[in-house]
Amino acid sequence: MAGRRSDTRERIQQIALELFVEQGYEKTSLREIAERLDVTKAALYYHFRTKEDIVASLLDDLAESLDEVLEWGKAQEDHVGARRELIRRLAELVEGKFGPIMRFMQENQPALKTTFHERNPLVSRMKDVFQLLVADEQDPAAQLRARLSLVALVFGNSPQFRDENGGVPPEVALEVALDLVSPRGHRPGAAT
Amino acid sequence: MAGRRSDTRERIQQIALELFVEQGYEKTSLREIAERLDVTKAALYYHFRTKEDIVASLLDDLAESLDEVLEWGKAQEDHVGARRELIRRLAELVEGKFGPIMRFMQENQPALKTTFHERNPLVSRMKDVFQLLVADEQDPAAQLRARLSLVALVFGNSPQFRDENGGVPPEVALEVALDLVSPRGHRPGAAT
DNA sequence: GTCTATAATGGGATAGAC
DNA sequence: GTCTATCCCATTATAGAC
Repeated sequence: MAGRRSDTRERIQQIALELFVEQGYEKTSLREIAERLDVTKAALYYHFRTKEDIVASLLDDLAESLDEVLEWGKAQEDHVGARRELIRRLAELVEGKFGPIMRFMQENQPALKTTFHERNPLVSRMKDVFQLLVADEQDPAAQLRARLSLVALVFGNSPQFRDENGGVPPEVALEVALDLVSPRGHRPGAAT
Repeated sequence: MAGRRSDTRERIQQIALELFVEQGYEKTSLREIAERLDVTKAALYYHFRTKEDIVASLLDDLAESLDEVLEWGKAQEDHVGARRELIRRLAELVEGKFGPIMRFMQENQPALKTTFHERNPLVSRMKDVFQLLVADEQDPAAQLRARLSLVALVFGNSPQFRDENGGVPPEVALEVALDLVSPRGHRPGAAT
């Protein structure tokens, strides 16, 4: 119970992110966020200097948690088991509180590239993640599979996708992601 | 040389799409598009009734080409070779003139879901594509892999990705995509 | 087919009271 | 910490001349 300070700040982050994921960053106005929170626009500006700062704060939170995973990953020897465990830890992040922001990142690439590129703490970290996920850094196919494994995890945690065609539960996404980072032709639990 | 009518219309589509992909749909203004074409905003309104109509026209073009591929696909027996050939034909679309619009779709999901959902001719067609790409419709993992195979193709055709970390050439993307729709544990040309 | 000019709206952001 | 009121600006879109 140490630092339970600004509860409102977190409510803003949560609702804003919800709307950003649903409608996109640019299409979501501060007026709309304020309405959903039943406060005024000016109140938002007390907690965040700009609209961009809201997203920036969310990216920072993710970066922090990602650092923990990366710290673990970099301490491991480079072998299949480590990569698979890394995927599992990333899956935990995606299935936990960071699902929405990761989905936001995946579906708002243009906004990230333009508005947030200069202050996005995730670009270097994602690079590191992909590095750890590939066995042979010289194999471009492996690089692509590493990227796709993360896409798979996010797809598995998108409620909208689950309802639509091709929707899959998180366990299946994890299975597919694990397969993508496993050596070709050598997949442990491949059923059917 | 049959119908070479409005050249300007196509120039608008091309430049607009270029900017939409780079910066996102909402962040790109008609003023900016007009400036790049060295015409005025009003000129754009002669060719397209609204900003949305520009995107809609691009989606229609893709839908048309996709129908040709779907027509072929639906006429095939359902076997591995057909699925792989389907991927190759989709890869041709992505590597050809439809790369940008497919990338736009992948990176602007919120805009598509909100602004264009009611008039998006691609949703039903994508469903059909994924249907054709899975052998066992009851296998959710296969469904996900089918989706990922298209993501792979688009990643392989994103110049920006190619420069960055994890960037891959189209041939590699095709290879990975083919692998994703091939039966597990039975991959023809898996090297290394 | 393209222009100038302008309407109409909504956005992010600030000032200052409470 | 939240409010009211307002500023300033960019945007989409239209009217009407050329």
